[in-house]
Amino acid sequence: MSTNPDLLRGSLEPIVLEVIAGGATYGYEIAKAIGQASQGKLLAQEGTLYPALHRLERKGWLAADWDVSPEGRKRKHYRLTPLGKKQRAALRAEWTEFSRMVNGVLGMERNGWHTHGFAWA
Amino acid sequence: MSTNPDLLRGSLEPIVLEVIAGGATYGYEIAKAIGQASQGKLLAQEGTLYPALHRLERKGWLAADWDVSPEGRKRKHYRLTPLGKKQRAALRAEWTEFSRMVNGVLGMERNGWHTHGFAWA
DNA sequence: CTATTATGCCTTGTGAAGCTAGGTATGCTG
DNA sequence: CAGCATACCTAGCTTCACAAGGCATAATAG
Repeated sequence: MSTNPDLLRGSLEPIVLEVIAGGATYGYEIAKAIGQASQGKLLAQEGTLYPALHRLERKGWLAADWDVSPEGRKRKHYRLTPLGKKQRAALRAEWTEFSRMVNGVLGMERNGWHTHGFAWA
Repeated sequence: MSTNPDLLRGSLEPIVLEVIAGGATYGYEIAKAIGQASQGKLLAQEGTLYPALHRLERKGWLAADWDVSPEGRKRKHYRLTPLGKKQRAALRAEWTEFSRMVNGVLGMERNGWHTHGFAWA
């Protein structure tokens, strides 16, 4: 069942932007890409992805065109807008800083790893 | 104003457990500890921390006793229960895996860092 | 021919939880 | 006395992942 759903909040959008930047263009493909890249640990639910795509489109970070697959199925292809590209970089940076902070507090970088005696004590 | 609030969802609880394991015992001190350990980037709001502490207490991960500071102010001292200690380890592991996943998707570990040509393409 | 699976899009309702913006009370300091 | 730090708390808002569906077509299996 993947991980704690709450962890995904705040990281889904950078993930989606990144996957689209990486070449995935339509919802179904984006979902698969995320699933594969994370062994199904991040986002399996389409009910999460589609609203997120709409949200990003509404914010002007993504633009979309309808197209038809070779088999004749309708697909909505997304692409990063210029603003979306900026945001992709910004969210990457934000995630990097955030995860470093958390790792710092969780002591992931203290090589000895001791339970007591924090610097802020 | 710190980072995207949504990022904190899912990571606040491991952070709190960790800080308590590190020696902080009561709310005000825990808040300061988190603030200091993260240069104010993680959690400044007491309105976030106190409900979280109550939640963790309700889940049986924390236990609390009221005490009085040397100056005479009431303090509620928290400590990890045995279950809380287990959860601390579990949440640490969960965070580690999750952040690795996200870093993988965001391409933090690909040294070259290229915008196209993902493995899942 | 029919049933199932895969593809591909979508929505509604619910719950959880961080944030804002307060409130209360005491002690120390200017 | 005024102001700040200490120390606890709550109510209401908002956002968003999730569960659980729905709809439609194509390919495959029986």
